[in-house]
Amino acid sequence: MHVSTDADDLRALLAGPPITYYCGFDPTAPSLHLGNLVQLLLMRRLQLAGHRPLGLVGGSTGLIGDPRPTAERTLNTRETVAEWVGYLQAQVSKFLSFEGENAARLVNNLDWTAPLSAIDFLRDIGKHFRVGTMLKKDAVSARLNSDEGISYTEFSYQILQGLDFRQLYLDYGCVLQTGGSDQWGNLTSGVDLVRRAEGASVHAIGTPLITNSDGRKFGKSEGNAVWLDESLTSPYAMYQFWLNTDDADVVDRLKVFTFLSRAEIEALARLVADEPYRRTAQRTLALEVTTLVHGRGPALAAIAAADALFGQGELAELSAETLASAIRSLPSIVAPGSLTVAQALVETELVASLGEARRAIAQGGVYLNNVKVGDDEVTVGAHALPGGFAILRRGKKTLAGVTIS
RNA sequence: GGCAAGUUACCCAAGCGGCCAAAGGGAUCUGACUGUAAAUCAGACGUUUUCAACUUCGGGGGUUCGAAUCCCUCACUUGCCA
Repeated sequence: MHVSTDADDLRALLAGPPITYYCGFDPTAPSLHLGNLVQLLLMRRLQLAGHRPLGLVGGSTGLIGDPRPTAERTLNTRETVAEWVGYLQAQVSKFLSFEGENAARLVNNLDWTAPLSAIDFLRDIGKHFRVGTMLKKDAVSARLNSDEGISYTEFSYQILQGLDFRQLYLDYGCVLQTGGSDQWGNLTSGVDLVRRAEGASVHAIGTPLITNSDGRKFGKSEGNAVWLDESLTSPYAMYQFWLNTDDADVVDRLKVFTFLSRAEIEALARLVADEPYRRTAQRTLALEVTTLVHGRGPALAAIAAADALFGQGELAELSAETLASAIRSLPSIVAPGSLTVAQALVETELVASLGEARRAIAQGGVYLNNVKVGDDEVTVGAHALPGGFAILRRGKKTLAGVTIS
């Protein structure tokens, strides 16, 4: 937690009696992803500290789209956005408690934005915004300086988000907004609006962007986002993602993504230094985060599956039951035994095309039941495992299951 | 509204009539080495059953034996002028 509007003021506020705070999530996809997890956990930490969370899902801001530095967004239909709002609300709810003194509350900015007429918007809200200030926001100026430009729609985004803060201030006495530092311009837009329109001083916390030590983007596995929805990213995949965390990053991740105590994290940090090959820190991290997102049961199942599938042992020696449960945590298909490995790779989406499947096999990167596949004529039924299963592997750690019909 | 420049594969970016499925870089994938790590080295990277064929260079139309490359037109973007 780095940036803030008035650090001392805020510190005093957080140490005092419970305050109400909010954090918003825009429905730009059917699920939140790991990047959002930072925010969800921050909300949870603040709630644990006794403060009252407002979880906002942006039914209206999602229709507009906040300006990305690179390119204009494609608008989604109202129906799609409304559907996604539902999904995100469910996800946000999982991280908050709706019981007790400081019970959380879900809000949707469409509720107060939709009834607003263009005239009211321009007269009541627009007057508080200076174009010069708006132009200086990083998100906007980056786009203005690019050859992409920016539409009026996205330019206006910051006003809508500012409007949210004011509304929540008025309705719930909300005095703090949290968000990623890439949202800083939008956060301050709300702080400014509340000061101008209501003469009140409210705060914003921006969390630093999570980056990998090698400069690659955090939260992407094989170039794809790691989603919180288990149908988009399985608990198994989630566990694997964290297990593969760099030594250089793992301690930092533990601090941000787990609720372990300082002492526990320091102990793990020593283990990284002393016996990195055990990857105790990575295992702990993977278990902790997978549990936070999916719950204890699925997290343990992911570990069991990994042990079964990754172990040096013979897959054929595993029981049909173990295999069945391991396969449940993998992307899998049901197919006849006569299906070739190459086709199976395509159907399980381990590769994008048949050509790519052949290439992978030719490169020696494909395994059927832990045995390297020599040519693309091999069928998945060739060496079926107990229970009529087959495990496909691409490279070292991308797996899929086949149930032979 | 006028003038100019631009729109190339996941991203950036060359190419300006045949030698272009299209240079280069990044991202990604695979192999070797390892700890299911990093770094490094090697290979792959439009689709399909191959050295063979097919579909691509903003959309549509045209010139040509032949076009990503020339012409027309539409759309979008940027800059300057109004």
